[in-house]
Amino acid sequence: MAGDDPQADKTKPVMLILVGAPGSGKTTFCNDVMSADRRPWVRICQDTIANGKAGTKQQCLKSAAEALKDDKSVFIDRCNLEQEQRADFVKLGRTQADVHAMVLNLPARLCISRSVKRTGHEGNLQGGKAAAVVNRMMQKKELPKLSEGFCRITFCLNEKDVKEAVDAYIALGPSDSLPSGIFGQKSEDAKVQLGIMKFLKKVEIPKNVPPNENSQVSAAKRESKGDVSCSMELEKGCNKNGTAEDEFCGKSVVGDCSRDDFHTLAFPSISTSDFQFNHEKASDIITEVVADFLNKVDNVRLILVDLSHKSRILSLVRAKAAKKHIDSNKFLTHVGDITRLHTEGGLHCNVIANAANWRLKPGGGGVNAAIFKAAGEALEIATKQHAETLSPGNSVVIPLPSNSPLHQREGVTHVIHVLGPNMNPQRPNCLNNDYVQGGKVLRDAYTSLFENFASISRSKLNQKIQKESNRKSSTGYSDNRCDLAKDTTCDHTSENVQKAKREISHEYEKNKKCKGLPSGFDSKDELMEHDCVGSSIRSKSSSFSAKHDDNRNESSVPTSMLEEKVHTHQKISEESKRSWGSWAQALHQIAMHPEKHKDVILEMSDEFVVLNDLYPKARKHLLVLSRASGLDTLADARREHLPLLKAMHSAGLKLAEKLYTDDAFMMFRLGYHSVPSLQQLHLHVISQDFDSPHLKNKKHWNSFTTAFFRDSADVIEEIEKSGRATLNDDEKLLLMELRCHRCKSAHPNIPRLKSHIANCKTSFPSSLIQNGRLVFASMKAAA
DNA sequence: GTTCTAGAAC
DNA sequence: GTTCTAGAAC
Repeated sequence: MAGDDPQADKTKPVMLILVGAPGSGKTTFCNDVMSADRRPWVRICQDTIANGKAGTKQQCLKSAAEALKDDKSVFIDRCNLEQEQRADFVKLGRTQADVHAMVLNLPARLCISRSVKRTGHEGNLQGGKAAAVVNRMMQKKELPKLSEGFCRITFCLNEKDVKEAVDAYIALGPSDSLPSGIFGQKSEDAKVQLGIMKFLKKVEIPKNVPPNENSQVSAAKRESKGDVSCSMELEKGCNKNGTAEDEFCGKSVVGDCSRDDFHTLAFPSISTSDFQFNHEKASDIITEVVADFLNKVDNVRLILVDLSHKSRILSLVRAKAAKKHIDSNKFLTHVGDITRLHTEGGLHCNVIANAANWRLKPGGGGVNAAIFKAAGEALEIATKQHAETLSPGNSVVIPLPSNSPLHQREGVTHVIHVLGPNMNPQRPNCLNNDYVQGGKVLRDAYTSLFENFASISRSKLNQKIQKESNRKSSTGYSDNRCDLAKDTTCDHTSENVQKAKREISHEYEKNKKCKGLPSGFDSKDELMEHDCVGSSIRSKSSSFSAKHDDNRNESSVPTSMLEEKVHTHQKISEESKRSWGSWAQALHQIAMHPEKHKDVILEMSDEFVVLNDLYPKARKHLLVLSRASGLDTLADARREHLPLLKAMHSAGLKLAEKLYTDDAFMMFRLGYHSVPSLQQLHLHVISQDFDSPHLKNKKHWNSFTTAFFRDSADVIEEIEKSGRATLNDDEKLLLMELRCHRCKSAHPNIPRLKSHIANCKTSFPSSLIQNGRLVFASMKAAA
């Protein structure tokens, strides 16, 4: 079995892929190492592979595979300057070998002069032609990265470096291995190497290699027995302990994290440091919550980070994660500085968690101080914009502005502040050894953290999906649509449209006959056409009628937004399709005759149109209006409408992204009113600032902030499961007391509420964070 | 959906 | 006296 046979460990071969222009000395390098004859090496050279003549890449791959099968180490002696040229070799090698790169990044001048001088070169690249070829190749050069699947990369910039590298590989006996990481880069890259060396500090200088002043290329031998204190992912990258981990070689976190479709959260252990939470108990909770989360969510990776090799929490978690068979591709531990995961650890973690304090202030030492320091003022400002305090068991996402050093240097796009329970009597709110409560709070903290992370990840994935769907559907769009994806000024455009609409509206408001003007209802003709005087009668009761099944299970009604469960006794309605007042048909008219409303339509497809809400209840408030005939409200939606609902949802997400403005970390919700006032199914895409003069009364507020508002994601899920959406259509919902949608505080009237929400920075309730209900619109800044 | 306004609340 | 709500009309 994997890892059981120490002999097998000893013979694990190396695939060394040389990277360098003609004349850089690749062949010489191979010959020098092979001359020492300390392990069986085979040199695969494309220039000679076909019976001494130039062959194909396939032939090289075949020969390499055969050599590896015989447990021989191989040199891939071809230029390999571009990633694509190396990829197949890496793929082949990493299943059975440690894949290294040797970059002979010598000055082009030197390579050219060697090429020009040489005679009888295998590749027949001689004379004056060489200069042009070398120059061209150098231009296309892509230096190898760990993320390609290498577990070790050595850069040689001059002949001295080459000599040292040769010595390192000469010293590599059959049972030796070289440490993982990047070696030999100068200037800023030196840090990379340092970091790697730091967390691989158990390396030893191998026998037969004299100590070298350039430790970067000094060969080192890793302890062959499980070096638990080493960073797991890199350790695994080249571990010799068996095939299960061999699988992992070259497929390190580094590689996967850098892929667009993979999102990685690095997080410190919460509460186990200064807050003195019992490590044994904490490790149980971490593994439990992690396992649960990873069962639910794909395309994400979690990395628990601690500074010390001696970290007890890391070893406990590692052991428990292994016991629980948590996928080691998705959950890893790492020893290192969470603020230098990329530069020192070679890891790409787009999201990091911070063990914050309740005031969300910098300082205090530990991870919190380090992250605030590394992220600079940008994080402080962004944090203040988002939340002022945090309660234990909660977390809050802060999109990290692109001017933050942590963003620029480490590629971190979001910091999630988390607050766990405090067990330290020296600190505020100590739980006095109450591990029942403490355990709950810690579990909540991790759950909140991971859910927040997932919502970021979802947004990113949605972007991708939308890009695809845009490509597919763009041909179906009308000519007059405003392509938000292309036009960054479109925001203004749509506002202009709206402004124009308001002006039109204003004109008609002068006409006492038509006081109200529904959203998007614009031309005079249209108004007249639809009988402003009112041909149909709408009673109060009919405005709340809905043709949905009243017998649904009330227990399934989500009440997360409510302080108390509201019953539906006051529901009026039911039996027949409601009648719509003339003013209530405006959206319907637009949907049925979009060609007559080109001036308000921002975007159009066969399935829906997008327009600004004429009376926006927030800074950004748009409608994605279904064009399906007969689909008046959410109550009418059935399984057959799922493709439409999903397309509308996707359009809504796209809008949320495009509507991002620099001065606000805008968050959106996408959803439907349980009982809409206007005919024709329409999805609200509304920013959560609710900063608008049009938000005037209790009904406005409650229709967007109570369970009356049905999140699109939930609606889709419910229809998928049960064939219809749950409607929370109790009138009481709209008459409820006015409560802040963030901190849930109650306010006596709308003006007071509005002045409160203008300043409330409390993080959004976790119920909104779940299931992607809250959409982050600042991804553009983060990208 | 909005507007208007009487009268309640402060 | 002023602010705010809620019902009615559209």
